[in-house]
Amino acid sequence: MAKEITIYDIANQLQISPATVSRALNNHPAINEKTKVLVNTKADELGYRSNKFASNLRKQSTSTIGVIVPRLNSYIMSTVLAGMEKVANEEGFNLIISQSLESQKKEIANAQTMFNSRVDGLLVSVAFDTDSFEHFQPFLKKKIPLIFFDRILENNNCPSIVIDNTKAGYEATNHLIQQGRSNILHITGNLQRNVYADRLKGYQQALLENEIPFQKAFLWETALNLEAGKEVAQRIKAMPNRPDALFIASDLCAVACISALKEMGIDVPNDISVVGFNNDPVAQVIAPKLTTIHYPAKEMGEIAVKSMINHLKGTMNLDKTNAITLRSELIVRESSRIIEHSA
Amino acid sequence: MAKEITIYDIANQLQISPATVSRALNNHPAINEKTKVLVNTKADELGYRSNKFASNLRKQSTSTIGVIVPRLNSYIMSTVLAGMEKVANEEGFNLIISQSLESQKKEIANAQTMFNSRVDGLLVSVAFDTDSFEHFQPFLKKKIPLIFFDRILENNNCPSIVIDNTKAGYEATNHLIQQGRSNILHITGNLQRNVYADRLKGYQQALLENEIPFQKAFLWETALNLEAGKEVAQRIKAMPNRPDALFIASDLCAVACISALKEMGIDVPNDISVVGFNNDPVAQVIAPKLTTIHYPAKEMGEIAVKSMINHLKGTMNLDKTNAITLRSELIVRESSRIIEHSA
DNA sequence: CTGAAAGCGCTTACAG
DNA sequence: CTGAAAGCGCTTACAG
Repeated sequence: MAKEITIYDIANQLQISPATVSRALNNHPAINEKTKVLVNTKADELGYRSNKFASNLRKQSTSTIGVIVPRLNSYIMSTVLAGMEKVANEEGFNLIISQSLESQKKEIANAQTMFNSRVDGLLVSVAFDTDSFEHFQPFLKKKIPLIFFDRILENNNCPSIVIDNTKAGYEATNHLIQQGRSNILHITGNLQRNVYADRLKGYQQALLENEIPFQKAFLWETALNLEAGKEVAQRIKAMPNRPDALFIASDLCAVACISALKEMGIDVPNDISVVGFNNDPVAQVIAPKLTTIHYPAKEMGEIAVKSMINHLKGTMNLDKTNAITLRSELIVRESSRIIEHSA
Repeated sequence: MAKEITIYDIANQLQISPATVSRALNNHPAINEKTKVLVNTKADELGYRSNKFASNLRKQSTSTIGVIVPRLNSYIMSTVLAGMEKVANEEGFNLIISQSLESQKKEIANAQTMFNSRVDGLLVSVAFDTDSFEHFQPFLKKKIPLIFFDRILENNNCPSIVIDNTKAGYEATNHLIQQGRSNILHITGNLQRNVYADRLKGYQQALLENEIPFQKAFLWETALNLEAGKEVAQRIKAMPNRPDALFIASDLCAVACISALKEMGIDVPNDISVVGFNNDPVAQVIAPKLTTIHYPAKEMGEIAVKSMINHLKGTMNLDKTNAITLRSELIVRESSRIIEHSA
């Protein structure tokens, strides 16, 4: 078991050349079917496993796709990655995953590592504070395909895979207005990022259409995490004129906020209605259940990897593709359904 | 930019041999410091990047660690992976991650892929239904180190990284008993898995010490997910003699169960107290806040990779290590604090 | 401290 | 349909 079997061992035993063995193993069209069967049988018999390093070295490609995400341990990102892994695994590609921890500095280091690891392609969702495309230039120069997903960087000719955040933001806000709300506070993340900027656009558009003036004081930029949710509740409590609704761009933050509001004796949805974002499982297990936007995270991961592999294989050229937009959906639950008081 | 720089280019420009360049780049002790500086400066100047495939092919090692988890998108696993990625990244190792989706069959295929990718080491948390060690034998035969974490397979001489699940189960149950509970239902996962079997042991031990008889009817094996939590609530509602407490081996399941119980008009903690497991962020944002066991997921990931790398580098030999046990902790919150009714 | 040379295991242009 | 040969870019035992 100690010695590794190579194509030379197979060639020797079969009295054919290593070249033929290599071709047979790779299902080359010019090779006789009988030879292929012979070679594959012998390979199995000897316990042969292809040496990817020799093959990569020779072919100058790696069958590896790099992925950089802000963090691994968020509902959205771990679900996107689950989708990515599924497709990559099926297609015989490996994934190298790294996280920027929301810091451009670490993202730059990660991009560097991916470059040195010679990934065949790179999938990126950028950090909160990324404001430069510089660290991705080496990939373009080497014609290594680069696809952005979810949090994208614009104006760089790279395809992106996203949902229509503007539409989703519009639907969330419009829903609240339809429920009779007009003082709608919008809690969001770093507005440099498309996902948050676009949701804000949708929010503003819905206000405009309903002739509700947009107030800067009703737009709060936060870290959008659990702690931020609690702080938001504190700040709301201290307001002389409280909002009657919240549109929060992340479920976990929304849920933390609702929990804190309830502790303060503020009723959701009757005093304040809330709409979140993502359709995190947590949205279904709190009371009241959270109205939210369903985010197709798993599908996004699957499509990102599938597109990358098709592009690498030449099945589908991405050079002219600007964006692939997936469908999101408003899911109405109790947190925004105002109960009419009769009698 | 098209052509890749190699050590030969550096050697030519500096009029030294490629062997010296290679040694200088790898900081070989026998090389003159001045030469090292010269080589490194030139390498930077030319934009040299080492070719890992050539290097791996030659060295017969990969600086890659394989990870197989049941699923990527659970709080615990994505947090473990975040810890793993952090350390691997710092140490210059790559991670290849794949998920078994709780199926032994897929786990076998993944192990195969890892083997063919020639990972230097493998970290595994097994699927619900894994009942064989067969698919890991090839690694042992090739002396590729294998470490289990969280969900481990026993009796195979591989080191494991775990928490003391028995102790945690004991503490959770004992806490409920201290609160005056005695009809404690235990909701768990597949008992073939150490994590669930051990928590059950702890549960039984606490009952025994407090002279409460263990009843098989009070032990429910479920998928431990959100849906299972809802079903558990339904089943409890239908019971003629309801339990006065639940010890549920996963927070997400516990939270879904509490949510459903509340909808049925059953009060938590007064009618039924609940203790979960993991300290998922969701535990803090529901009402009542969930008492749970804090699981050191990030630390587990960090230690797993760190141990693997130290072993590979020869800094620390794992052959004699049986298990590394991390500290877990009971966190008491409202879901198990019974409010005394005065007057 | 440095160099010459072999070899890691594959793939593929060229030839037949 | 098959083979001989070169070469991908590195590392290291051996020699000096």
